[in-house]
Parts: sequence; C-alpha cells; structure tokens
Amino acid sequence: MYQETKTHEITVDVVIFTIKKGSLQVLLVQRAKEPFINKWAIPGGFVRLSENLDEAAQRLLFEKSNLKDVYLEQIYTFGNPLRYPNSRVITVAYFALIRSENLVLKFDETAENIKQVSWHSVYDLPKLAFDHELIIQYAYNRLRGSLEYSPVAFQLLPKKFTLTELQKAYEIILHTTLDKRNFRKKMVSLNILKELDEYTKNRSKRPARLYMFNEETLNDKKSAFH
Amino acid sequence: MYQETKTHEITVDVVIFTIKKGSLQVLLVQRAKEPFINKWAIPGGFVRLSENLDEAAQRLLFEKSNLKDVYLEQIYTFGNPLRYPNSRVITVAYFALIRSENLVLKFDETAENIKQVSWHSVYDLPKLAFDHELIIQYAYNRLRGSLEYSPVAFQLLPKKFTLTELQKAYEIILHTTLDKRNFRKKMVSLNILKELDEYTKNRSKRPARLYMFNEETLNDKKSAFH
DNA sequence: TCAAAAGTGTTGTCCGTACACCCATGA
DNA sequence: TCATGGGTGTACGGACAACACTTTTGA
Repeated sequence: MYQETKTHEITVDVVIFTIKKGSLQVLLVQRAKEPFINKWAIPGGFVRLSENLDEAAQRLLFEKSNLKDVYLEQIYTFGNPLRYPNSRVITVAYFALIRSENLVLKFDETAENIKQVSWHSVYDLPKLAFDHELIIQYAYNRLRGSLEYSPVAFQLLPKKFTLTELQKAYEIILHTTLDKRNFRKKMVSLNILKELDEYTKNRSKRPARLYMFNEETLNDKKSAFH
Repeated sequence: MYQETKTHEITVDVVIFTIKKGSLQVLLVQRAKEPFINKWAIPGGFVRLSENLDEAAQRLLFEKSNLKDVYLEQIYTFGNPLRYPNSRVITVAYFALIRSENLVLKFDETAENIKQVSWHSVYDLPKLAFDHELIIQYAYNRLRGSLEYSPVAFQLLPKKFTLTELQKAYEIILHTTLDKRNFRKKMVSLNILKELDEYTKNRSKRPARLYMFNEETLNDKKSAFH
C-alpha cells in the first residue's frame, strides 16, 4: 500500500473555524480526484522553501479568503507514513479563527481538483479524506483549551459586540450553556473589554451595550487569564 | 545567507529531561564541526520515510540511551527557513522524560561530529547551536504545563518513591517550593498513588513510606486532573 | 400593554493556601 | 539524647456556581 518515494513532502493544513448560524463551522473542500474522490478535506498546501510555517499558513488563508493577519495557532504535526497513499506527506496542522461576515472565499471552483467548498458544523462532518477527521478533532480540542487561557473568542466576532454575543460564542465553542450573570462578572473582572458608549439599534427589543476587545491589556492577561 | 536547496529535510529533535543532583537537566551534545562548532545541541536526527514521527523520536532515544517506551510529547514544529544555514531543515521537537539512575548513554564519542555529551541544568545552559535555545524554552514551558494536568513527574522517578521525593520532583520542575501538607493532601486526593507496605531503609533518619504510581487510574485521571 | 432580550447581587460550596508540632529512627 | 527528615489537621479567603427579578424598548 505505502510506496516509498525519495523525499518527504511538507504541507500545512489549516482548520478554519468560524461561527455561522449559531454553530461552530469548519471550511472544507470536496475533492474531485482520487485519492479520496468526493471526500472532504481541510484546505492545505505545500510549504515553500523560503517561508516559515506560520507564513505558509497565512499565505494559504490569504489565497483562499483574502484575509490577512488571521489568528492562527499551530496544533500538531502529523507524520504517519500511511496517512497519504503513495507518498510521504508530513503535515503541520494549524487552526484559524475568522469572522464569517463579509468574507469572500476565493477558491477556484473551476479548478479540476476541487468539486465544491463549503462550511460544515463540527458536530455534523461529512466523510473526510486522509486523517483529516483526526486533525479536526485535535483542532477542536485545542480551540476549547485555548479559550480557557486566552480570550480567543474575540477573533470570531465583529469588532464591536454585545456581551450576549460574546457569551453565545463561548457557548457555541464549549458546547454548553453558561450563566449570564456569572459570565458577565467574569468578563468584566478580566479587564479585557472596553465598554463603549454605543448601543445596538433595532436588533433586539432593548438596546444592548457594545463592547470592544481591549488589545492593550491582552498580552498581560494572556498569561494570568486563569 | 540562506541558500535554496531542492527539498525540505525533516528532523526530530528530542529535549531529554532528567532529574539529577537536585536539578532539572537536559542532555546536550557538543558539536565538533561547523556550523556551530563547539556549540551544544539537542540530540536529533532525520525522520525515515517509513516511520512516523513518534517512532522516529523513540528510535533516536533508543539509539542513544538503550531506553524503550520512554515518555514523549510532541511540542512544536520549527520551520524558520533561516534556522539552518545552507539548507531547509524543519524539525519536529519532542521532549522526553527519563530516569537518570542506571542510564547508559550510547553516544559514540569517537564520532567525528560529536565532541562530547553531557547533562546541563536548564537554568545554566551553555551556548546553543541553531534555534535550540528556543526549542528548550518551549520544551520546558510545556513540561511545566503538562505537570499541571497530568502526573508526568513519575516518569522521572524510580518505580517506588517516597512522597518527599515526588514533592522534590515537582519543586524542581516548577522551580518553586511547595507546602508539604498541602502537597500530600492533593496527591492522595487524586487517587493515582498506590500506598505500599514498604519503607525506605538507612536512607534518612525515620523510614519513609514508599508509593507506586497507580497506572490503572491514570487514564481516567488524566482528563479530570485539574 | 405585552413580548423579548438586557441588565443586575447575594449566598453557599469547594479548593487552594497558610501555618506548627509530634514521631520514628540512626548516630 | 539529639539531630534529621517523616508525617499529620485546621482555619481562612477567593473563585466559581446557583439562582430570579426589574428594565427598556419595539411592535
């Protein structure tokens, strides 16, 4: 089954998370070719010789979504020799958090190796190619872990957001419900929110105060978050 | 400075930790050749095409220490194109925890590319080759992090140990002092220790009870450790 | 005036921390 | 008998969890 080739190939695969329609979704591409024809895969690509791994991941994201300076974390490196048929592909997996509003995907759907591109709930994944189901599991576990140390949920929200939206993001990622009062107390105590003098309009019944993420205090808080 | 070559090379580097003489030490080899002649480096080697990354790390450890089934964790993958002069070497870094008693190192000190091999305190490292200082920092941070979730300290101790020895290991890794009563309470409450009917002899004044690590309950506890 | 989401405090429990003395043995 | 490390319990404080009602607006 596994056939030796002369060299290792190195790819970067990026599990792109977003919150859409009240659920945590990942971006997948459906393969139009063997191996794993019709199966879905995480976007990825080869690492160029002149770029480092983070740069490769950022480049892939930019090529496919036009987004720059996306939040990225390296997760794990997968190197099972049997993970790719007929060649040895070692992949460094990352996850990315993006805001899905006004996102324009740039996948070339006329390309012969891609059938379609779409978002899928992490709780309802289609059949995946290679070991990509495992990679998504690692990514999802890591995302939940990161959320306990660092307020990464901001990366999934618009610049200005309400506390209820923030809480929803936490609930969606952690797949649980949280107490409103306790959640607000905790967030306020962290000093990472900037309270704005702006309120939502016509969104709900009573207008809700908007907040921003306070970038200045983030770096201090990251370590002492717990 | 950086010269493109045709392929990426993949290595595994292993930060080998042990506790020796009351301090946390890492095993380093002193280079006998350029680049970085006389500088110290983490043991590492190329990944073979037919083995996965963990196997490569285990193989390296076995080749150099005769130890099998060593505790290993993948830490991070370093891929800066400038980290190696004149070639592109991506390295998957691991850390290993070993018991230093009755350890026989098998480094071939007559090999032309190794000058010597020795243990160094993580708080007093010599000049390191490549980005190995950074890798050791990542490894050390990860080790301390792991200790909060999972009782990895056992991997550094003999099969049977006293609670004081276990506490010393924690103190050495975390670089702090711990309260004896609180530490014992915590350890007992975790149900990961098997109390033996054996005591130390002639080691200190009053004999101390010996404990073993209870492997059965470990896997349950790993997740709920906190 | 009503429906819907926004906003707000108090109490109990658990866990981590601080802290000091007696015990068993070898010399 | 004394020096040395082994072994033990209690009290406080902070963080988290549980819990219900009032407020503001749009329709």
